[in-house]
Amino acid sequence: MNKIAPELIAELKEKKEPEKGLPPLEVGGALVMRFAPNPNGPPTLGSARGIVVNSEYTKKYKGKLIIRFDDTDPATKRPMLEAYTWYLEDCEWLGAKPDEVVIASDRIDKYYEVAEQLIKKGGAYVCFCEQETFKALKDEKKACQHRNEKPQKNLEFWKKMLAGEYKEQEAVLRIKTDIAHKDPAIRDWVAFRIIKTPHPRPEVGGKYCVWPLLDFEGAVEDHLLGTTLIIRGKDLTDSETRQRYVYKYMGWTYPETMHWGRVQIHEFGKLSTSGIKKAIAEGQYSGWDDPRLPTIRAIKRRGILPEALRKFMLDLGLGETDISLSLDTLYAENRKIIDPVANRYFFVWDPVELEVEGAEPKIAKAPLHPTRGGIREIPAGTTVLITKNDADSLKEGERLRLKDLYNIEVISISPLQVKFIGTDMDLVKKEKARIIHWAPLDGLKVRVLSPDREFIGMGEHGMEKEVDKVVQFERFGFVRIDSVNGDEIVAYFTHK
RNA sequence: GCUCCGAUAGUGUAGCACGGCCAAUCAUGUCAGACUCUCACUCUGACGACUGGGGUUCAAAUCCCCAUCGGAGCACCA
Repeated sequence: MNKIAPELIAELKEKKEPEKGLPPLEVGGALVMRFAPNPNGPPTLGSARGIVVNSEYTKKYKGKLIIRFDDTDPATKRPMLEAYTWYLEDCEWLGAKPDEVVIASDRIDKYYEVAEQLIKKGGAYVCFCEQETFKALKDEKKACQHRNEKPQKNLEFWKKMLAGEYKEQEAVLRIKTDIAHKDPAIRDWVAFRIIKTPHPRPEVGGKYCVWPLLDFEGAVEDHLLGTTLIIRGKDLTDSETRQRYVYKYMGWTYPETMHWGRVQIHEFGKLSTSGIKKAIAEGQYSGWDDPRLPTIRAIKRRGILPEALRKFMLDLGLGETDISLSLDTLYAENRKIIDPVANRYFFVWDPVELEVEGAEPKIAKAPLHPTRGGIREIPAGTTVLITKNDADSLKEGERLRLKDLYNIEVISISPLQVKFIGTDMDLVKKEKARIIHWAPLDGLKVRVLSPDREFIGMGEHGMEKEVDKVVQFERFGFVRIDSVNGDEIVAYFTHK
């Protein structure tokens, strides 16, 4: 068979193992994609999906990846200056360095030009209706009095808008669509509104008082940037219908589009950027990289590797269904990468002193890693520390082993008394004795920050050399050594 | 109210464009066991799904209709 029709075999194999993750794309010419966040906070796990998927496609099809900051709302969703840098940092960390960076607030004049052309073509008009008035008319498929104004007149109004002659709320520029469109979401939408709050970027500041809305800014940018494929959340599906009016007036070609559903993560629930911002200000979180937050910065700090996060996001595919997922899969992905390389250490949380009768001081020799080799030496006195959990579970007469050290027998529970009974591994092999871990009395103070709680305890020496690395605290879980302050180690819990 | 969209195991996904090879893929999870001086890793096994009802057809997860459930938009937010 192999000789007669090797291509059939190849085809069979291909069918057996379909490409995981993203569906293949039919790319005609060059592929240009963009990721377009509003930098009003740092990138989150949700942003990561956009960054990863866009970058994966542009990598795969040798396309161009653009990051475009849609920062055209200086008031309601006001951009944060630091966030521009954070996005670029996090993109790079995720292996998605953009080929081009565009900031919308730098390009307002370009949007004005298009607006002017649209007005001249009769595709846009200045509307002075109050919001409620317009909505009432719109719901009845009725045009307002401003809709039929001559382009010449509209141009005049527009210039006045730009000159700052109107107050906020007084006038907007609307795109003329179909006032009787069966979908009310499409009828004559707002393209520009007046905002007198200065933009946070010093380069822009109070330069403009007329700002485009996302649908307009995005429409113009996607044309200017030559975007060929847009992938975005399904909350923006209607944007396409709206934006197509602009494209039609201008004679442009609309990009291909794909949409995905909303992602909710069990561990984080519903957290909005503005909600988090408030909570940080109130001191509920230590900052944007607090381990309880779903930001990329926090995930990074906790020791999740970018490869794991990429794989996790890619495996979600591109469904339009809303998904609700747990981070377990991400952790499993990360563990696969980390387990073979992470060194092992003892860390005793909620420590309890254990004096071992009849023991001699000894230097324990434990493997740095169960299969990779390497030895760590831990000097143990006659008193060691064990975790309260283990201490509480001891039974009178129980014989057990302190890992990599020696065997003990419990004489009494209260007061807790144990005695040395040898070093023979047979105790474990034959009696199936429990093995518990321990820490030396003169170890390092360790604080572990996890999303649920903070662990304080003692760890063995050596881990202070692992700053910024992920290690495993045996019988505890993986942890990223974050910093060393004097004799105290701060670690972030990664996962079990 | 109007308009769109979606529905495969606990979770996420493959299969659906071109119906049969699907008593349905892979991953994660849970449980059990093996290995192991960690409750980690690895290995083995088990568990577990086509939302419901009609229709078309020799044949439906796949095509059509209805119902149900879920989501999104109808902002001078992104």
